Amino acid sequence: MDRVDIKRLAEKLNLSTSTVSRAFRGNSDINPETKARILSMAKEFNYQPNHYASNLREKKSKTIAIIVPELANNFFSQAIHGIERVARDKGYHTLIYVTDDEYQKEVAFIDKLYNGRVDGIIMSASGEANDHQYLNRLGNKHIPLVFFDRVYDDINVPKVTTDDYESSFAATRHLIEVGCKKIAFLVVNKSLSIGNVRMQGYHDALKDAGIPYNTHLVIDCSNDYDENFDILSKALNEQHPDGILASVERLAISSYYVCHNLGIRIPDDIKIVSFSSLEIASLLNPALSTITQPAFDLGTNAAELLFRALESDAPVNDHLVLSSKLIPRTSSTGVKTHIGGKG
Amino acid sequence: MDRVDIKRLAEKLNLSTSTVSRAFRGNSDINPETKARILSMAKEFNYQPNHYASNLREKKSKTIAIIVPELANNFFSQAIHGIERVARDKGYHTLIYVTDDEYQKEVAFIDKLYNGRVDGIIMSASGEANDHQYLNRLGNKHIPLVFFDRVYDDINVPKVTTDDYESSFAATRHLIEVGCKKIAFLVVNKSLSIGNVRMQGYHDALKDAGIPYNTHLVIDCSNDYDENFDILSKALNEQHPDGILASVERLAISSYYVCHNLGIRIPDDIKIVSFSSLEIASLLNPALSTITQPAFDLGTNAAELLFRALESDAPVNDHLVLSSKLIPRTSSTGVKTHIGGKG
DNA sequence: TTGTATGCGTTATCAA
DNA sequence: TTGATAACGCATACAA
Repeated sequence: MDRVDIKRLAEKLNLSTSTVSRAFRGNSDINPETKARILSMAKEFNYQPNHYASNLREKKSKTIAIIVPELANNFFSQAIHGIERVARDKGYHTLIYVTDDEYQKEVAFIDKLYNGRVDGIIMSASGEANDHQYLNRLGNKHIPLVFFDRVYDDINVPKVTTDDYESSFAATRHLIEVGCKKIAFLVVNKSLSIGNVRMQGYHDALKDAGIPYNTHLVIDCSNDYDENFDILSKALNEQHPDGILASVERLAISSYYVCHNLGIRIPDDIKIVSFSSLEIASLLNPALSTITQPAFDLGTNAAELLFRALESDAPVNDHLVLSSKLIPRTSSTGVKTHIGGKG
Repeated sequence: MDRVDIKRLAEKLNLSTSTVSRAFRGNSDINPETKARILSMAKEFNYQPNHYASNLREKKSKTIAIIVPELANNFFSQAIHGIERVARDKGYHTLIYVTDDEYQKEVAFIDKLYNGRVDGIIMSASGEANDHQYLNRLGNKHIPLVFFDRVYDDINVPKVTTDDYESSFAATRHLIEVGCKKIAFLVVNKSLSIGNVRMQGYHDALKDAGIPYNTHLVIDCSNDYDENFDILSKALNEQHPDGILASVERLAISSYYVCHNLGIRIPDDIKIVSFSSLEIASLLNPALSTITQPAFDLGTNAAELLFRALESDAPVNDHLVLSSKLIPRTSSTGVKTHIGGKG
């Protein structure tokens, strides 16, 4: 009752191991009757082929890895959900690795995955946007890699992103249209792919509207809530912006806390728009205007690209760009939208 | 440059494969110099021992599985984060499986894991609270299992939960203290472990206060947002409760939407308290009173129990109970709390 | 300290 | 249609 393997089954059935093995593989020729006998016995003893032995033999792990900067984050948990859904449908297992936004951990994870541990990798990058030739070694090992959202531009692999530049441009223009003259841009790291592109959209929208670009209004934040609270308090006190474009959700949250704390009224004194996957943005006080990325779809698309690469010999190198949605709410419009519908 | 294995390294170094193998294992005797030579050559060729071959040989996968009902949920993503953190520190890999709250998927995942795919499993259950003897087969295979939050009472394995009964009791009493006379209890499935226990706390607190228990005030909801919107709209219209205790976060969110939609004012017309891991509960409109579970800690504790079981021969059977925190906010107190601090 | 030989559980090739 | 055998890459018992 302890360990059941193909050998034990074979003994019990007076068959060879090869015949038993055949019962579990779709293709090979085998007498339907003996196959049935084997399967029923397998069921009785709750036999499952040893995954590691199969992998070693077949050099396929039926496993993919997801590497993300963080987990407790609406965007990533939705994206992972999408990936997991596709992987499961394909009969694949999903390993998950969290870098805590530390580039070295990303490198360490990748290094460990060189050994055939996984058939493919889906990653949202933690490092800056350049110089990652080490990743090309994955290609040498024939382990496909797909990026989503946060990408390395110098790596030539399939990518799924959103129209960050356009969204950022549109959000900035929206803030200008509702009367903002001094719009701050909150960013975690300008060298990151998304930080960079989103800032460009902000920059160009200002230029387009004839508003001078002021570097003091680009606020460099961190990933730490406490630090951001201080950074933003200082920035709001010194610069007195009348609009905020937050390049990631967490910075909008911090802005809310800081404004509540300093008695700055949203949207009367300052209007806020943020990139955010928060499903309950409309329930915030005030309802937060968002640029909402299709996180789940990003995940499913990334997974599908990976499986295309896995299933075909031809190299897949698509760069898919999905559209985000700008949803103006009270925090920028001042209009108390009726929260109708079902959420 | 393609495939590097222990044999290739051995050839290049004029050594035997066993010597090369030894260089990567901590214990075995080996000349420090040759070890250094091997390691440097390994680094140059970017060699990583084949995980599947090692596993097959050692019958240890250095991998654990997490099975959860859903992913895009603050509670579970925080808990998973905790588990992943501990696993990574121990040098373990983490597989993730999402059941979408479907019991059959849970069974299917477990079945697949019988084959030695993982060394241990951490699970939050999707099924009802009884009759899961099939899980005991895992024990026969010496694959330890640890439950967190949603448990099966009839399975004798380590568990980590929160003080749900006490929290529910305290939250109900809180609602009574702020003047509620007709408190509705929102639950997804009374047969689930947590639904059951939380309802008991609610029930007993009413009894304790001399308020008659009314089955019409126990609202059976689903996992679907649209359905819940209809169920709750109907319930609020027919029963006119003046208080709500939501047993899971999602039901509080739906309640907010329904109240906004029906023009029911929170907290003037109805007061709300909810089990919730939402970090920005204080930014909602109105700020939501919560029973906040230590989700991350639940994860780390569950992982630590699993590793204890993995590392010792003695069976581990602890049931750890962590404390949740009742945080009254505007939605139940009516007091517009100053959102100070840093969030 | 190093090398030889064997087996982990599976599947593929070949022969029967 | 079935069986014997070798090999996947690694780690250990044992011999040298």
